[in-house]
Amino acid sequence: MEISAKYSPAETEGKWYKYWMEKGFFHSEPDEREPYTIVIPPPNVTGVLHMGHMLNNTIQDVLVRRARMTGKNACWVPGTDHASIATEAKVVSKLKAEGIEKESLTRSEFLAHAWEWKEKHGGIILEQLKKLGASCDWERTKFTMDQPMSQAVINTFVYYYNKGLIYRGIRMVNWDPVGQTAVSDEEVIHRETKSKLYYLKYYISENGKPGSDFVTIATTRPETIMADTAICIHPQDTRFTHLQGKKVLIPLVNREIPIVLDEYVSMDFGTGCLKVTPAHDINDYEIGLRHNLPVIDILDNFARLNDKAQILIGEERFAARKKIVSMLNEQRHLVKEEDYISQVGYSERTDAVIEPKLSLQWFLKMDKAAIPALEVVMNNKIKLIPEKYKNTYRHWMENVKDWCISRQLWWGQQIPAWYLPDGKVVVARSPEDALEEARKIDPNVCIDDLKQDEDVLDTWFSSWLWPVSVFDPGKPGFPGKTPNEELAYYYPTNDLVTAPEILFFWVARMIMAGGEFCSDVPFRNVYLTGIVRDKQGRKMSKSLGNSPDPVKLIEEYGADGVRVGMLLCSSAGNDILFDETQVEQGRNFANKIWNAYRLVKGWNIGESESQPEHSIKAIEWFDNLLSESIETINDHFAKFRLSDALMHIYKLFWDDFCAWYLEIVKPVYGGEIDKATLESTILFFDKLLRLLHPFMPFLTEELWQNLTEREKGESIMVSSQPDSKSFNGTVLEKFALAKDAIAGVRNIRQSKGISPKESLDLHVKGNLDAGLYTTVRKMANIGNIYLFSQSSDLVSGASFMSGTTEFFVPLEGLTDISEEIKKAEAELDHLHGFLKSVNAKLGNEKFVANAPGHVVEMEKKKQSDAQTKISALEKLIQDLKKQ
RNA sequence: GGGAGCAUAGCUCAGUUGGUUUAGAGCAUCUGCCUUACAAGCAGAGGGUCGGGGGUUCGACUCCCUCUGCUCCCACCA
Repeated sequence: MEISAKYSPAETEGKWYKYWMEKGFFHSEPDEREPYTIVIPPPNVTGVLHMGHMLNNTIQDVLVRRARMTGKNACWVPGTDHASIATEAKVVSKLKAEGIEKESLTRSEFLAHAWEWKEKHGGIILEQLKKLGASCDWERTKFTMDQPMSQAVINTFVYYYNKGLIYRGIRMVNWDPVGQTAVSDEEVIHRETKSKLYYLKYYISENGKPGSDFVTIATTRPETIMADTAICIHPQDTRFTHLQGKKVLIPLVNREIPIVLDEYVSMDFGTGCLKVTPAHDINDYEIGLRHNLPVIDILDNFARLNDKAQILIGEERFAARKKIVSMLNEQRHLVKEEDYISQVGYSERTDAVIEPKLSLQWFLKMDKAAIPALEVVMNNKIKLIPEKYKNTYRHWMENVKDWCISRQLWWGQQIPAWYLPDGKVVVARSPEDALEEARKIDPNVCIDDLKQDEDVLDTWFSSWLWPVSVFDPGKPGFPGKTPNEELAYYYPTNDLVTAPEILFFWVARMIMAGGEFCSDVPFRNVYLTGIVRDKQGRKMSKSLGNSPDPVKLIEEYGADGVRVGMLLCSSAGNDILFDETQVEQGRNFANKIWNAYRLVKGWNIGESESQPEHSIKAIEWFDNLLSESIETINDHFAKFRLSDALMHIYKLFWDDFCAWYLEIVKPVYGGEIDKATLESTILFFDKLLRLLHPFMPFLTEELWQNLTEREKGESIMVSSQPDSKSFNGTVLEKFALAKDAIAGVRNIRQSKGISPKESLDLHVKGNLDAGLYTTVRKMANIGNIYLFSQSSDLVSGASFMSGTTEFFVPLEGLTDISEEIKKAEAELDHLHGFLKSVNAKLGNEKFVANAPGHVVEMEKKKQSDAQTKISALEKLIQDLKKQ
């Protein structure tokens, strides 16, 4: 059978994914085995796969596949997040493109459009994950707005409300006057913006009339002076002591406002006088709270001045700014203006300048919940990987603020609060329950009198329940309730793989909800991936256009190649600088494995062939090496060092298995292989494929299926990880020396321009295992191997050393003796330097007295080895010089 | 402004409670090879004194201080 010289992933990937699905290998049901559970960080339902997802989900799949192969009942729960802001924005802009304004629709009409959109675009990302090979239990796919999941959110709200932890309060939100919505802090982009700092005169009031004295304030927003409710100075500022207790008049409108004292003011910025505008600046709002100042909001939702401004009513804020500056100038209130650069917030979606706006929002108290959630991380009940994030986590948890859980949107779980005609509020799980509650307040009220709160809940308010509600949506909100079988079995989950930037938004809150409703942590380990950046270190983003399309990458390089490429360069918590050459490396590796398979499959057994000594030795060596490697790999996995584990297997396969093992046991062209060697080789190959499977699921399945006869329905993904046996270090050391001998001869060939086809002899003085002679002969094309005791016995040739073993290759007439001498002298120099440093240590009494015994022993061994080598080299140089 | 982290070969990174040869890997580079598994390959080689300075120690890439540069988080001074 002819096998192609290149591996073509496209032909195999779809086939095996279908096979795995058909056999139900991804599906998990509770049973007597130990569970291994991961819940996916749910991507936005209408999102598409980006490089961050690729990395994140590759890591999860590696962990899940490995767990499945170590006897665990592995369950990876997939799903999507309704992502209220992002999804609603997409639906709004889609409708706009069709000429439909959101404002013209009722809530239910809009939601119908949104669901339609979700049905059409939702889940694309999950299909893309399948291309990557993700072994999710698709039968368990969840969506945060599935009815039971949504009910869990409502139940949770009611639970916390009844506990007195949810309240309504005024808060400054980021208002997007173009998008007509509040946006979260994460959706505000701060950019340095050129503006002006205006210095304005406020006259001191004398019985409501401007006096002769005045204060000068500096502001970037003169159009908001009509909303001023105080002037603020620092209590220790002696320049203004005489003004304490006085009042000033706002220019143009002549409203009288007090001068208040607050340490918030910096004495050395601007003029040291600050105008306080509580409605339009968060800091001013807080000053206002401290001094009981009124709040005057002079802007409408489109950021136009309203009638409270008294002047310039109806003008848009920036137009108003221009006009008011000239008005102030005319009336001689403008002292001067300066160019000024400040950080201004812009809406990520509309690029409008964000307007801080006061509004009534729902909050969840966080201080109490934060305490146990901090503790479980600090005491390692939940481990953060890498550990450095513990600091960041603690910092946030110790300064936790109440959580604003309401959003002025329609797409999401509507807040289950109903208002009575008199404004009183009831909170309940359903309209019926709400009516019942309402009647306790007012027996005459009927359902039509109740008006439900317009806002929806923050998306994180549903995702924080995710590890609980995917198994038992009836549990959140009911801490005392017995968990269902699924939750009891799968919770706590094992590992969570996510990005550090949502450590607080999501991870911390899951820990709180899990603790509250299940009295246990939601997961044991949190593996934090880095951000995928481009070669220049820039974050990958649509607007920069520097993000490759993951699906195209998979088509071009194969899913296995992409997985390997991403993983090779990604240690936990470090950003990864993505470069397509890494994916190329992954593809090349897949091809290497493919070709190793081609080689082995091409071998025919010669029944009469006896097993050559070099094959016996190679098998013994590789068997020991494999055991040692498995131990190393297990250790890497135990510490979540996935890229180290992969790199170890990479080298084990490419260097040790292909370049050494296969080359040694390979029969001469046209020859046949003995049965024992072929069987061992196939067994090694099988083990290597199983080690590789979590990283390269498709290729390993393809080869594993064909390596030997398999039972129908078998699969590498439900086989097992190879076990390590105890290994013999001496075998490995002896082989290492033989490898050095071979490399030494090859080096001589290269530097002297001797063809590999020309047979050479080798003289050895030292410990080269006689059992490995045939190996050296075959691999270095050596005719005879001789032992020698005196280098003076040898004439023209080249020499090298490995450890304390000396090697000599006779080369008649080919050698430039002076060059040999030069080489030996350079090495001698190096050894002298080395010996000097060792001697210095051993000559230091304090070292000998204080260093542990084994360290001193080691140094002594180094010393004697170096001395042996030096004398050998000196002898060699002497002999060479005689010629 | 506050806090955290990082700085090791051209690039991306290891270096596991300071002590196995005066630092390792992969990629890239250079040299020689189309050798019948693989040029997406084979064989060989070169390359860093661990950001600068100081300190602790018998011993520092590893611990402490300091300077420089970069990154992130938080607050963003009217």
